[in-house]
Amino acid sequence: MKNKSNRLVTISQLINTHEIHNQEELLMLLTDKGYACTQATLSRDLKFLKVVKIATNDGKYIYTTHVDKKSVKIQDSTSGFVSNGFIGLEFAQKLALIKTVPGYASSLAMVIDMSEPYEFAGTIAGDDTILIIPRDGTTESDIRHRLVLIFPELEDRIRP
Amino acid sequence: MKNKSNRLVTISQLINTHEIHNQEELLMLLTDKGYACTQATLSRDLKFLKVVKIATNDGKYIYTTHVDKKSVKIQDSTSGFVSNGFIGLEFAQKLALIKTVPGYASSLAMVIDMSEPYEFAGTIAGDDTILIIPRDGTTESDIRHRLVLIFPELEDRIRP
DNA sequence: CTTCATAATGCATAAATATACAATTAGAGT
DNA sequence: ACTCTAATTGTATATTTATGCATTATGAAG
Repeated sequence: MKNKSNRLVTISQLINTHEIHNQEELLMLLTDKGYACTQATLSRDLKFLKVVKIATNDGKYIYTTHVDKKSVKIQDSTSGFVSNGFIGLEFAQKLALIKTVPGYASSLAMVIDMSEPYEFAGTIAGDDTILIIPRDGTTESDIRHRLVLIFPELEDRIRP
Repeated sequence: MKNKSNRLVTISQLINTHEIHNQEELLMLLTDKGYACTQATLSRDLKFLKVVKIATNDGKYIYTTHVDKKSVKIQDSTSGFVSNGFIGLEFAQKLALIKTVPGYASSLAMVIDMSEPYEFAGTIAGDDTILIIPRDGTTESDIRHRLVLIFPELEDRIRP
């Protein structure tokens, strides 16, 4: 149709400027802007634009545009091996510290980072120590749980 | 359930290593791995993990993890600046964390250190994370302000 | 202008996904 | 152990999204 590309541009703009929860909402906004189409067309448009629907922190879903993750893909089968360097877990000042055999910290930290644990705002690895900065509100128990998930074989040494 | 977090980790891994077109497919893969649940649970898990379904170039949809646009845009227009590599700023436990593209943390941290910012007691750089330890009494706003002074071109991404 | 090919769209419906509700379970505290 | 609370899950279903098919529109070529 004559309007298609205009509509696509408008859809992009609407998505960048509004919290749109479903295609029906988008349809109404488009109608307000003078575009007439059906939900079926929107579905196709969103497919074309590679728009995605993502959960928000307040329990809803909104549409947004997507950027590919540039992630280093490393096989997780190594995690059992890497955890060999683990020595111990300690807590201080609301931070968690993992002691490792010298040289093992960065590889262990990488395994942790790869799982992108929600509870950790970030990790910093030295040579034989990993510093884990938990997100505010995260408890020691939360941290131990998360680490057990990543290194099941270390459960005994992570659990209090 | 004891299995939930394990399942979440497994789901993440499956999504990173397989082309999964719908929740039913994911369900089968999980079943193969020994997890038993229903589509309803998967829907909730994917919501929790902020997994998105995105159109592929061959006309299908696959699940993938999402990275926010703001976090990834590394424009060529900033390539002349040392701030290249900056991904995002976060606060946790009274500390500031700067996420960078892997390998960029130390050079960025060096720029920060060179300006000897009074508000920072010190910085520690890993591979893709810089930890900033603020002096006592420094607020989040102070930190943002200082960082804008050091990296004016990142103002938009440093300001809350 | 007519014909053909292609693209765009709507309709109806299939397919996929989300969720209200109830039941169950895990943990924390006593 | 017992109680309480919050978390987890399945069932059934509502909601949302995708698409097969038919129709219409667009544009190119004769």
